[in-house]
Amino acid sequence: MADLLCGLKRTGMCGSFRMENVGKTAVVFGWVQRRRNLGSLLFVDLRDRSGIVQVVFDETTKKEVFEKAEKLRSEYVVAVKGTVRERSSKTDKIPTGAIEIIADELRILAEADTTPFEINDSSNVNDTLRLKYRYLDLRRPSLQRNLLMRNEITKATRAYLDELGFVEIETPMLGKSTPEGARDYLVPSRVHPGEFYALPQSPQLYKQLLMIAGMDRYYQIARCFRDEDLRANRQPEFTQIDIEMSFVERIEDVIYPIEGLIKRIFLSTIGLDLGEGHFRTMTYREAMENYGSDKPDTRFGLKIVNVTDVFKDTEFKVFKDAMEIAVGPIRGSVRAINFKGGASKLSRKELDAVVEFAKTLGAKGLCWLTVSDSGEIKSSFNKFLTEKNVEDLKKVADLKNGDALFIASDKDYVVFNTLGGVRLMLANKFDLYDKNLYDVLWITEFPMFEWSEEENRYMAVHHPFTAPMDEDVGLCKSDPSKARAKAYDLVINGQEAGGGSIRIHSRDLQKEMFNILGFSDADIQNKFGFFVDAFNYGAPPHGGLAFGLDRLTMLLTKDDSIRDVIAFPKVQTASCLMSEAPSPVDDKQLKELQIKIDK
RNA sequence: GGCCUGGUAGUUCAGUUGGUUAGAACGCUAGCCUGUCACGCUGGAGGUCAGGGGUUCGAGCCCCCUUCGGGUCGCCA
Repeated sequence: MADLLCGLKRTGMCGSFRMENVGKTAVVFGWVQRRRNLGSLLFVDLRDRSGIVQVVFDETTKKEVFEKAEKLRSEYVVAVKGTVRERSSKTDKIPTGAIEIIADELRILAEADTTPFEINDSSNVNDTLRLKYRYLDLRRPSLQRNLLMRNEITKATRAYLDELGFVEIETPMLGKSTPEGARDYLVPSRVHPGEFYALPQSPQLYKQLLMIAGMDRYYQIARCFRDEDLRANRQPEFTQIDIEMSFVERIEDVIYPIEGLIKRIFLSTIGLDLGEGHFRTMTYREAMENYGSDKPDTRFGLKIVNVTDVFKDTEFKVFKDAMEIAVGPIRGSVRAINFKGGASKLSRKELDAVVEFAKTLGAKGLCWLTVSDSGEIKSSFNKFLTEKNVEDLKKVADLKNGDALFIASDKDYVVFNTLGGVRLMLANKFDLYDKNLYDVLWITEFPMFEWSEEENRYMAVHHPFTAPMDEDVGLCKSDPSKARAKAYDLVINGQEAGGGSIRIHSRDLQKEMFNILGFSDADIQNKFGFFVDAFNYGAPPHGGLAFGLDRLTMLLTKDDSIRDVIAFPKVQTASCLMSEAPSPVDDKQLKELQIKIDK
């Protein structure tokens, strides 16, 4: 039978005791991490969120307390009253290692069964078990640290944005389904049988309406939902730091003040000063052409070079075909990355593995060419490789002895995706960058539209409310593929940490945008009627952005699974192993909703 | 939806060419022990080899199906 607290008041968290507390009476609460029974002397490591403190039970001075302590087992919850004293043998393994608490009183507040796995960071337990007993997993110091880190981020965010006059406003969870974009999570309406709410993919429309409502500056730590397949950095529900501000027109009006938020977060969480100046910016085009990605990891080189001209007279059909591609605005090219010194690092088998990897990225193949240290050239397309090609590659791609060149040829976007992926793979495999660096930059000048081969029409790259760059307004109609948007993404270490745009606030331009995207007036009214109507009543120029709180936390904790920064995450099949959600519901519930399951 | 990968004591793993009673470490448990801190020492318990089917004289191991995880492509305006 467990003891009661009986009004016992905690004097400090376990991890807080230091030499200056010696001689003081202490009351601590916590979980038994470990016990070491030496016969008539018993040590207990007591753990709470703050750390561990050693409690000593001495048979010779307090026999009845000692005997009670002998019953303690791992993860029992206890209260200990005693005196802080200096340890006779200190340890620097824990911050409280110079002191201990000699117990006068012990209350066992809860007993505990043997846990399914040991509660410590060194035990490497499989995810299934960890997630089933998530509340035990969360007792581990590393996960506690992550949740506390997350709290520091939101605290810093609220403090910073408050200073800048931003107002935190909640927007609805039950909203209208918008079939554009990600798949919605739907919630059936009981009052309106056959009709559904959608959980928000983001508060985008609401935050723009708040600008029209005159709230001027808004933010929200907003939960978002997307019913798409999961990844290591993607959960079906995730959190955005969502921001919108009025009376902004240039991208600098948004990104400059928001840089301060990122600097504040880095400083208050990991103590890293990102410096005085503005973050680096890189255009989308520059990012794609050099790094093959709109979220380039620029901690290392391995840049992509265009070698189309080198092979303009080639007989190699693979290259020739690529150069002739012209589908809508889509063109083809031949491009390469030069892995300096790679020739000796990559065996024939490894070269083939790179080619296979490229195929998983959508490439039909990947050519390679190596130059040994003595200048001997090998390549996967030897038959077609001329001496002139090699000479040109030396100039264009800086090809030197010892290098390994990977060459992709296809539609531009396939080439970029392939070489961008190969670039990351090589950098990871060969440790080409410092993992302790933080590389922060903005990507700007995204295209407004993207040609969809399946639908044979233009699609919005960002979303249809994004404003075009002032000088490109005309292009939206005349040559949509060349029109650039007032959109920006913040990229940290090759991860998209956040993004946003200046929005369209002119109803005429908005209408034109919908027309380019192929929406009929009826479509617009049906999907976004309430939203476009609002623009008839005085919309201020506005813009904003959103950061992925989970990804931001991952970057700061250096975890590579998003599950490690969310208290109760879901697994790859979007289910929760702990609560077993989702689950079937009673027939009564279905009947109320007038839903029949067709299975 | 596709591809890759994994499931063996409570946990992490080993398990030879398919061949005797499936092992180790940690944990758990009992006893001894006054300065441990991954305490130590001695003993003990603990297995539906994910589930089902097949091949075989014989299956943890080979084959098929199912199931539950992980990674990834598609998808994520």
